[in-house]
Amino acid sequence: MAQMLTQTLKTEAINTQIGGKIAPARPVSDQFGAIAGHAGLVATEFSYRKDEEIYGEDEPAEYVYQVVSGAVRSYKLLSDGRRQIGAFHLPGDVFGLEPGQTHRLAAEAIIATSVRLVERASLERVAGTDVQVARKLWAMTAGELRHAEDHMLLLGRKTAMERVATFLLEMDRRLAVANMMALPMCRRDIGDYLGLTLETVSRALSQLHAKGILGFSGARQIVLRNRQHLHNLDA
Amino acid sequence: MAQMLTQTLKTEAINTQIGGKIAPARPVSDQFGAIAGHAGLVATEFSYRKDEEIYGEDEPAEYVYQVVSGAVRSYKLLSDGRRQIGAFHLPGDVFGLEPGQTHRLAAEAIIATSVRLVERASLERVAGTDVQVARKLWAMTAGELRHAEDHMLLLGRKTAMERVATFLLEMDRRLAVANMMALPMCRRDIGDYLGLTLETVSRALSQLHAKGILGFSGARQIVLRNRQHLHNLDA
DNA sequence: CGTCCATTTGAGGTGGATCAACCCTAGTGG
DNA sequence: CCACTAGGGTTGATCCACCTCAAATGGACG
Repeated sequence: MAQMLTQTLKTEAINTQIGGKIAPARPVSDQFGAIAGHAGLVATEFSYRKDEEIYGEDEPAEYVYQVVSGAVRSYKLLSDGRRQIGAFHLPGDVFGLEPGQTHRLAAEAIIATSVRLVERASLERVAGTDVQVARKLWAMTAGELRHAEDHMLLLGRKTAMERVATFLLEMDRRLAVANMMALPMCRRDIGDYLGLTLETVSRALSQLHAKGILGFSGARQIVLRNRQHLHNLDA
Repeated sequence: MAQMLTQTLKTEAINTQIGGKIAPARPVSDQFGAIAGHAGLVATEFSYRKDEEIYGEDEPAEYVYQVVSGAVRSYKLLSDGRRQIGAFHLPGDVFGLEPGQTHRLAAEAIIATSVRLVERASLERVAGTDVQVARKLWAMTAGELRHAEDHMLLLGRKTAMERVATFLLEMDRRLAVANMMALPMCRRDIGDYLGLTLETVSRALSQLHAKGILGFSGARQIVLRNRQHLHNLDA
């Protein structure tokens, strides 16, 4: 976070800002608003360039983040460079929330991304006096756990085609606008999320394209033409 | 939980019981005690036979459980029967804790198991007035999330041998007594936990045995003779 | 001591990985 | 405005780690 000082930085009392638009592509319950509608909580805006690190694995968890625009990947690495992406964070999503002292995964901007952030310490302070806030933090962590549990099933037991079908339905749900989704991430990111190689992801997408189940307009602009078929593949 | 009425059932005020021994094989911070040292919270003891279901996937989350003795598997199924075990719960562990209305995974006793349980509703009630309890619940869910994140890396990116090595080190840490671990689960359970077949698990164990890295005294009694080697394999 | 299930071991098949071109397109500079 | 380039994406050929199917072995328990 050292380079933060060298970049544009905007700080303001959160309760003058939260409640306004935060630019998600679709209606999203504003999780940050729910936890941050409190005097004394200060939110800061910050931006990252494509592929810039937001925090590293096992780094002290100083801030909690919300994506305003762009996209973020959270991941773990093995010593030889193998990577597992645990989650993609899209506009509206909160990430980096930890009750412990350190981040369990690293986080990087996938594309140019701006975030809102608050100090973990101040959030903890508020949670220490307001049970509603404490409850909300618990619920957010539980939401992440639910996603992780679903993803373990995918990684441990689904075939390549089932994984890709599940991925497409997830992204369709989370970022499709007017029936079209604009994926921010490359094939390698998708592979590292699904426990596959980028070639296998590409082949699965080509197969779905050949069957007319999806349409492309550019490799990252996808229209789902047959969600039911994908749901069936998804097992 | 209907069959509960047909079995031995013992209820008592939790603060007369918690704080005493709960029979974990090793010193464990008593998570249940920390959340339950409150007037009005009632803990019930209950037992399950080998392979008995404790709750099903998507069933209402009526109780929160702590293993007193025995072992439990939490898992998800695909429609065709493929199974992913998300976690094993051993003496001292809390499981079935959900801020939502339903259980995200099913739970079964692996062997004869006894648990202590409290109503989720009463726990929530206490959490609604006591921030310390609320904080503890959050921390427990975050602990499960951490495990799930580590396990995603294993399922998505580790080789069969690395998975088995990681499993052995985890079980050694959690249930070894006098340098020996008595695994409660069969090879199929291990495979469904690691995203492998039971045959692949068996072959990996045989290989480690042949190299002298572990010793057997019966298929489920294992002694680790070279933890460093396992840590290296674990990548 | 026999039965039954868990485990091991073997033989062979295969889904996805790896290695290798090639292609497409967005961005760059002339 | 277009040629050039680089990085991302696709496709093909081959390989191999793990799965599947099958059989033998072992151990726990009546």
